[in-house]
Amino acid sequence: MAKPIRKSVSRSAGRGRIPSPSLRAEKSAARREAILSAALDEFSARGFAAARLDDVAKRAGVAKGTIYLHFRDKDALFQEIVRSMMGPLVGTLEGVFRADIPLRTLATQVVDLFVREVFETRRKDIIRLIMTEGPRFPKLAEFYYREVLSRIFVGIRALTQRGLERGEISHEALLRFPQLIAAPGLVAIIWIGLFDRFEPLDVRELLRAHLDILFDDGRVP
Amino acid sequence: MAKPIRKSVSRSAGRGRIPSPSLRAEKSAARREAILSAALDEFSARGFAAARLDDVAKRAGVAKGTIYLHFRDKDALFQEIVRSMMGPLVGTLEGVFRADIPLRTLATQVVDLFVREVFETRRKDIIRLIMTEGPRFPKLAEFYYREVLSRIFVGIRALTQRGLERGEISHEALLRFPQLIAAPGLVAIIWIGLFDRFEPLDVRELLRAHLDILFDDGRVP
Amino acid sequence: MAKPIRKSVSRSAGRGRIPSPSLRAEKSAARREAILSAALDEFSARGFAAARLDDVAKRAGVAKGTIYLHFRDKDALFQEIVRSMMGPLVGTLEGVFRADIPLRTLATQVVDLFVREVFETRRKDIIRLIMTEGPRFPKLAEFYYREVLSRIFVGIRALTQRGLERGEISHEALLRFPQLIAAPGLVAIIWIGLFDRFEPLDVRELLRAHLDILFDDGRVP
Amino acid sequence: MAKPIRKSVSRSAGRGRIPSPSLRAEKSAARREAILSAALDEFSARGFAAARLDDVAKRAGVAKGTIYLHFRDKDALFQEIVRSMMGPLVGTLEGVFRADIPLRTLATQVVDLFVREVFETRRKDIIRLIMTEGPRFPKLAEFYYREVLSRIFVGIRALTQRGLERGEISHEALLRFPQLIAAPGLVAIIWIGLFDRFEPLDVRELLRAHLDILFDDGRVP
DNA sequence: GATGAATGAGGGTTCATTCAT
DNA sequence: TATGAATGAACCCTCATTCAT
Repeated sequence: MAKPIRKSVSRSAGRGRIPSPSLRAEKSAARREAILSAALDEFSARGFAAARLDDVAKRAGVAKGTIYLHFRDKDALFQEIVRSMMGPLVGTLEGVFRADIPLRTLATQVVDLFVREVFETRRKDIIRLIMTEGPRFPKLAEFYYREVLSRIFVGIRALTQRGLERGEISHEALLRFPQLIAAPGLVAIIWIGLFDRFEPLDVRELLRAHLDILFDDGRVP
Repeated sequence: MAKPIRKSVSRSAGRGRIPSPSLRAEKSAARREAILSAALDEFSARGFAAARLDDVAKRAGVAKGTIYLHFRDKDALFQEIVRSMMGPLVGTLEGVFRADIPLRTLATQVVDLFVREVFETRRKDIIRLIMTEGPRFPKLAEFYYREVLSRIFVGIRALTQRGLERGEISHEALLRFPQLIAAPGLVAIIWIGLFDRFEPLDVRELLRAHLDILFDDGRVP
Repeated sequence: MAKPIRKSVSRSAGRGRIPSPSLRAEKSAARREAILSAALDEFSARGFAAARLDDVAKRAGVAKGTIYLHFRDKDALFQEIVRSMMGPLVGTLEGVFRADIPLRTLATQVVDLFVREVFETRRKDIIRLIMTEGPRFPKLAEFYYREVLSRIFVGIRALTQRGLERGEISHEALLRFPQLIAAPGLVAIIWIGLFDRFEPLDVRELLRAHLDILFDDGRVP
Repeated sequence: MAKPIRKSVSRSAGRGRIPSPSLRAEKSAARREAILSAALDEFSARGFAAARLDDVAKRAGVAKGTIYLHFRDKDALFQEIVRSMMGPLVGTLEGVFRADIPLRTLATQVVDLFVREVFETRRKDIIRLIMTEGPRFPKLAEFYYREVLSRIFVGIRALTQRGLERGEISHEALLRFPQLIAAPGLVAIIWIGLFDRFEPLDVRELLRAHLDILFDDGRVP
């Protein structure tokens, strides 16, 4: 008798509301997130091959076997990190791209968004991991190209086109090489990871300087 | 000195021919080069952690133990690859930087040099490896920063300064962020490795377009 | 006793219907049988060590934990398969042995019984499992010897004795080695499992030929 | 100086003869044999799936990794045991089969050979393993059928044919079912492994009694 | 020096068993 | 009772490193 009572107590935990539809599922989802998060940390710190699932489990506060309840294997875990954390960003970015405001303003907003949502979060680590491990994960590279890069490039090209038409920007080559627009962002990620201790880099300033060049502002007379 | 002598003595003992005293040293140096080359291939293809010294040895045509006659361990081998292959390039680059020709011409030469000496050689793989494995090799990153990057940046800054003074270039920000000049080159290396099969990239054209932007050429009216 | 009552109370609490008091027990027994059956399949297909309780549960349509409500552990489950499926056969066989009919006729009936009740059922898989896994399950081997083999051998020896006395059979050695009588049956089980695809074996014919030899029939003149 | 001397001493170990052509190869072959022998012990004792390569290595006096220098994996090790130990026996047996002596004499020799070369050696364990693990190793079963069984059966059938023609034997069914001739040998192997402690079996006597029946000797009048 | 067999620590993965729900 | 997520010990296999030859 004590048992069922204890159970229902622990379930609805003193609240007058309906018991959580599935405490189990909630905890399971939380574990899954913890594993993803821990794995990102470990993969970032040591690289995919050198990261130990033992450490991932320890960091996530679960047993090693638990990882395999949520992910088929180490590869799948890695790919899922990228999928789950980069996917949402694209939608946000596409939303920003759609705003009908002056290109210069929009570009500055994108820079801020990049700094805030990528640089100051662990997404920068994911991007670094993609650059780092991509060659060994063709499917991951494909996913990233298809779901992230190509969609961002579509947006960039559309904006560039609009900017050219409206006279807000003057370099046609940017239509062919949207990489030129994104390059400093990626290089900043690399720089921070490798050389920041020797020569710190102010990423926001770097990106703004890049905009100045693209928009042909801030020139010496 | 004692070493080679002792060797040749023990080798030619009793025979009438005098082996070239450096024959041993030559063969040894050749082996060393073969190992470095093979290791670069393997590290590039699989990443540092996943590369097997067994494969390196096989590819180099030596026994596994021989690697340890030339390099303390796997780490040292990796670091030596970077050291031995990137060092020479800097001198060449510094030479080009020193030429007193119009900046635009010089920049174009540097682009060509980059394409020829980096992109079309295995140096691009080394640069990729530095980006890829650097975080796990602080000493390597430091070497690369000190011996390669900082020296190149000194040159770039000097040229930028000169260009600004002579009115050949107009963005002062480039003095603070030489990364902006180099960024497309690095991004090209990454792109080729990850996404070229989805969307091929003409690196030379990309870099020239970049120069157009930096020098403010090729604008629509 | 308290247990089922408490259960049915908690289950039908507040409803007007009185559940059959044995409904629970019936379902439980059915589950137990399902688990035994599924386990036999899995053990037969993969061997004891390689069989997974996960698969057993799946095949039985129960959860993994349910297995442990019926069997202490994997070992107990295995032993129970043998106990529950081989026990009944012995009684049947002993009944046949008791029939006072010509030995040749009786032997033919036993062959048919063996083919029908062992070879064409999963009992042949159990016998195979005993041969296969017996060395690792001393208690099982003991059970099988005590409850099955020795009782069958008692019957065989009695029949042999009778046959010798009545002149129906002439090899006294069969008294000392009843194994000689059973051997082809066992070998047939092994053969079917291992070599049937290379050289199919007609088990009934094999056993009948064996009887011909034992009874000294079917000789060339 | 001490080194080379010590080496050559240990190599030719005080003998005046040429040094062993390859001490390395010898030791390697010895290790391989040790591993095969240890693996047979472990597989016999625990079954293939439950045997641990760790234990095999320990028993063989080598490191775990050494096993993998000689065998691709656990499966290959197992298959090699069978191949290397059963192969030679067939040749011997075929030799005996070819002897042109009275069938009864030859059969008795075969029984003795079986007892001596199979029953009193670890070959009986291998045969048990084949029966035990065969279903999970189709290739092994095929090898065994092709290289061992079918060749033995060819011999048995030839002898049976000859025996029938010469009136040494009178059961034609043995041509169709050579299994009937071999059955007691296999059953003996099974019996010893499972039930010998309850009811010891004199294998030689069993097999001789079997011959009496086949040759229709030893009958009560 | 050169070899490559041998080593053994280490890591990914599996799966019997437990236990909170 | 029944469930199935969670556990963690165990095991196969790899590979950097050593060392006798």
